[in-house]
Amino acid sequence: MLTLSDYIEKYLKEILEEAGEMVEIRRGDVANRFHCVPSQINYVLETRFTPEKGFVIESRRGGGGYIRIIRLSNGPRARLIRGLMSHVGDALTPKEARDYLERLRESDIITAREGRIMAVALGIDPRSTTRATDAWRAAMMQRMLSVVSVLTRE
Amino acid sequence: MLTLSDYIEKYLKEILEEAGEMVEIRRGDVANRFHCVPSQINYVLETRFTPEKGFVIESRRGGGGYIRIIRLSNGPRARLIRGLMSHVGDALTPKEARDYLERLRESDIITAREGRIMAVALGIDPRSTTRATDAWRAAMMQRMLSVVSVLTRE
DNA sequence: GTATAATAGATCAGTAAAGGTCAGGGAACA
DNA sequence: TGTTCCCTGACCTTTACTGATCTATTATAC
Repeated sequence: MLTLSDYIEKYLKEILEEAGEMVEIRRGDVANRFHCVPSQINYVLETRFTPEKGFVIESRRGGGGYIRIIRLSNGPRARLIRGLMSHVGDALTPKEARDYLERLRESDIITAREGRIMAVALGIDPRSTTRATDAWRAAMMQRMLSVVSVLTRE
Repeated sequence: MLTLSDYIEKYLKEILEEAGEMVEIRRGDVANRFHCVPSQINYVLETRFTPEKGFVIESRRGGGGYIRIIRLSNGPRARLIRGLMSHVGDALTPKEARDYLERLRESDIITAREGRIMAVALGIDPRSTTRATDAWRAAMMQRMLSVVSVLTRE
């Protein structure tokens, strides 16, 4: 027995397939098509289009707003990022963070420059005034990996 | 999903590009061309042609009035970075941060990828759920600019 | 020369048009 | 009988757009 969420998921995957690696939708339109409240679209996106399942969501509010569904590549690099993401958890020590960056660099997923910038952001650069907790660092790493995953083909 | 404001922005950038570093427009004419109220032109100028993005607006009212859009020249990259750093001060709003990133990108000081990563770090990406304050954002931007400055040669 | 009419841009509050969040109700299932 | 998944709706934030009204500048009438 398929639920409404299943049908919405199917529909979104179909139009994504047609469009290629990215598709833009209007939340209200999709909600209308399936005669449900708009927030159900968020539910479907949150539960079925996660990075672990190979998707990333970006969006904008306001007039002309949109929701963008991006299919992540399934190449070795993209898979490595996803592996790291699922491994971060909710705490990340400075040493762990450094190791992650080194791994990303050696796999040619990020450049040396990008690594330096990320190090600052994670509070593991001498420049950084150390107010960063391990929990905060984990969240920051998670978000940066998410954006990097979108930028990584292969 | 482009809005009318996006089209007006594009148009203004085109005629600015054609004209060089400065272009003069009549607000009423542009409003007419896009079939909108004149104040929408102000909206576009305020949101898309800010000093942080490297533009200055001058205008005169009354008969023969005009609006002048001036693109600020960057000079050497190192100088632009120093300039931005001194302007950041100890508070940086999300909008200012976005505008700075755009200027850095337009000036080829950072790549689009680096811009996306920095946006996450600054908490101005929808991905960022944590509540970043303007003071915190300013400090983060200072540190990242400092790193970028080291990595940038002419 | 001064008053006033005409012209053009500035301002700002208000409205519309998106998407986000979160607590909670109900259904299915272990 | 609890847990997990589905779904809703009230309320919030962000961005775009409009219109009434104000201010500055120039042209013209006397």
